Amino acid sequence: MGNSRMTAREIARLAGVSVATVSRVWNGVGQVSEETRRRVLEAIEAHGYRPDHLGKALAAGRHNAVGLVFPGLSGPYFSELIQGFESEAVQSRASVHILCTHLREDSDDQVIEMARRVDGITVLGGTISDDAVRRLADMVPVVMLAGSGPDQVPAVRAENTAAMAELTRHLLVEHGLRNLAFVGNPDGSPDVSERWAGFRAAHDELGLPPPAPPIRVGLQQPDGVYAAERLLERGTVPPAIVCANDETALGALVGVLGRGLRVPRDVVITGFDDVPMSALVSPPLTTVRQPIRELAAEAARRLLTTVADPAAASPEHTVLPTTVVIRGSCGCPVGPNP
Amino acid sequence: MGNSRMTAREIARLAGVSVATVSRVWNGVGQVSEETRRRVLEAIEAHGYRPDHLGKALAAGRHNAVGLVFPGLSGPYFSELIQGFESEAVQSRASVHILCTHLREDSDDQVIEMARRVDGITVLGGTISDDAVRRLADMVPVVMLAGSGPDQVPAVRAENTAAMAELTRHLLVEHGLRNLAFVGNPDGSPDVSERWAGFRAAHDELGLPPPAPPIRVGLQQPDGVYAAERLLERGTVPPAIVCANDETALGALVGVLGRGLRVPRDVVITGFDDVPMSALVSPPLTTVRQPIRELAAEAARRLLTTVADPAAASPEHTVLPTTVVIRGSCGCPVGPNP
DNA sequence: ATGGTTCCTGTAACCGGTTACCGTCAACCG
DNA sequence: CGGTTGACGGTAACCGGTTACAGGAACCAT
Repeated sequence: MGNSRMTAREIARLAGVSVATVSRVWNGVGQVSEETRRRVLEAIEAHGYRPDHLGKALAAGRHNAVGLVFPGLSGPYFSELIQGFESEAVQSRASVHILCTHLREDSDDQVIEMARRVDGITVLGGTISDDAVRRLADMVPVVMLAGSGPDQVPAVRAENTAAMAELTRHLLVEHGLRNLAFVGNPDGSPDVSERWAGFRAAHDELGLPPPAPPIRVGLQQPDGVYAAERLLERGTVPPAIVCANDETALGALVGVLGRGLRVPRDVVITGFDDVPMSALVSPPLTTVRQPIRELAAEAARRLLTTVADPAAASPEHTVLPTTVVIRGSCGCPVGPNP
Repeated sequence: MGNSRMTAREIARLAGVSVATVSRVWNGVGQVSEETRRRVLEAIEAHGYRPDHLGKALAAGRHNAVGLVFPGLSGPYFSELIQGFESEAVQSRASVHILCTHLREDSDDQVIEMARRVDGITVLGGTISDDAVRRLADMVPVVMLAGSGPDQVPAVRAENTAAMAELTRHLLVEHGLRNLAFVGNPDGSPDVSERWAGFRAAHDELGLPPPAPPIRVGLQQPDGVYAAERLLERGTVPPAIVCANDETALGALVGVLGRGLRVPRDVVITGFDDVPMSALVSPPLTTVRQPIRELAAEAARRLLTTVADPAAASPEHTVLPTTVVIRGSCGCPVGPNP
């Protein structure tokens, strides 16, 4: 029966040694005779002693914890990110503190507060102001995830622009579609901003007039339903709805099908992210695959590396590759292995 | 410009007082003359001093942090839970540690590890073994959320059984349906177990033969798609698919519609939870509304109360009410306000 | 003048670890 | 046999706060 009230001094008393020796035995550092080590280990074992985290942290000046700041847990994308980050952190025996800003105004203060309790923080792009990120980076190592902050702050993100441009070209060239509608708010998140840029770039490159302004909605499934409604009630149905992410695309699909339209026959829909559901709907969603979990894991690794060795810090951006995944919703024939 | 390296002793030196006085001024306790207080506050202000958490925690024997343990972040249900918990904890200025077990085997140890870093833990039902919960409860206050653990451990959950019985009766009596299929694994989570119990109870009460065994799948949207496929490939389409939660119901809806069947005409589908998407699909989903966020917030409140005053602990279960929400997917006419 | 209050503030111990430094002792060498 | 060496382990300072206790000054009543 291990009493968690056991302290190193108590163990020292029981084993007839000093606290220093207990610490040495537990951490396996310094010189301790076999006989003494045995006595100490016995006492530790007998009373289930485990060193207190606070004492350790205070002495070491390290918390062995990292923080993750995100706007909210909307949909599979954020869920995957958080799980990827958490897995990696836990593997390194660091505990994970979360702060969900819900885009509150006072979240900047709360982030600063968090910085005092962890060794490093990963911030999802678009969550807090660049100014807050800078203040944060003055206190602890910071890694931006899926988006970027001020220039000096390292970031891990996926390639958005080129992939979205490629997908858009596919619709414009392969399928000969025009007047594509874009669903997503470029000012809402760095990811959407880049995807919108890729969307426009594809039009530019092909010498086409710039696309219509985006339907500015959020990134959740209900937002996609709403966007579809807004597009359809305009009278003329757009030939294709290019969504900023899969969740809005799935929402748009639901909304479009609910109006009795057929996809891709009456309207084409594409997404971005390749969440598991996208391969399962019918028609399966043409989208862009990005390694969401790996993205977050990489952010965690870079953060932990920097924490362990501040000299290893570099403001470099890690950009993970993405690939266009052609399925049925763009009008391509659905293969046996979608 | 606040240097976070400032310590109370440094401030004391600068203000020409002792550390004790700095502490008294910061915490507003004890007697301090107006003149001294002013000098100290000036020094604090000038150097942006904020007391270190570790020192505070070590002295107070309190971490001012709570933990949340959950199996994984699958879908809006868990997302809502986590956000509800986090909001409430942050309001009480407690930081939130998360542990995502992913149903790993070594998660019991990691939970114990977490217990050494927080003042209390909330565990989602079905995440870790009852034995681990007991060991945990010996170390820190524990509140179970959405499910229950060992008897002595307090829990916060929603009413599942009666609501599912009511919904099932609605299908059996109002719509005269028979041979309902249940989708969900009763052994996978306490929630599903209770819902399955309510499903069976409704059959019992009406003197009907017990329902067919459940289609044992997970709780995510793709699981619903898979379940629908399994049900449909049996040849005879069941008149109704009663899903353990909305996400599988939405998945089943996608799967069924993808096969060219119509809902509710060819097959009825119901869910449980009432996630936002459920009101938006067509037909809108008949389901049971449970106050997910409020559930988690209540768990956080009970945990924080117990942490603040261990004498306030009670093994009582808080059960929040649920309500059946009739929409179109069960065959009822869809009103203007679904 | 003296003893008792009251108000303010400093000293030092404490929370629970880590670790620099130093003393002890046995072994070994010249 | 004195001196050097190296293994071992204890003492105490330190991390950054909180707080019990005590001491000193000012004031009041006797």
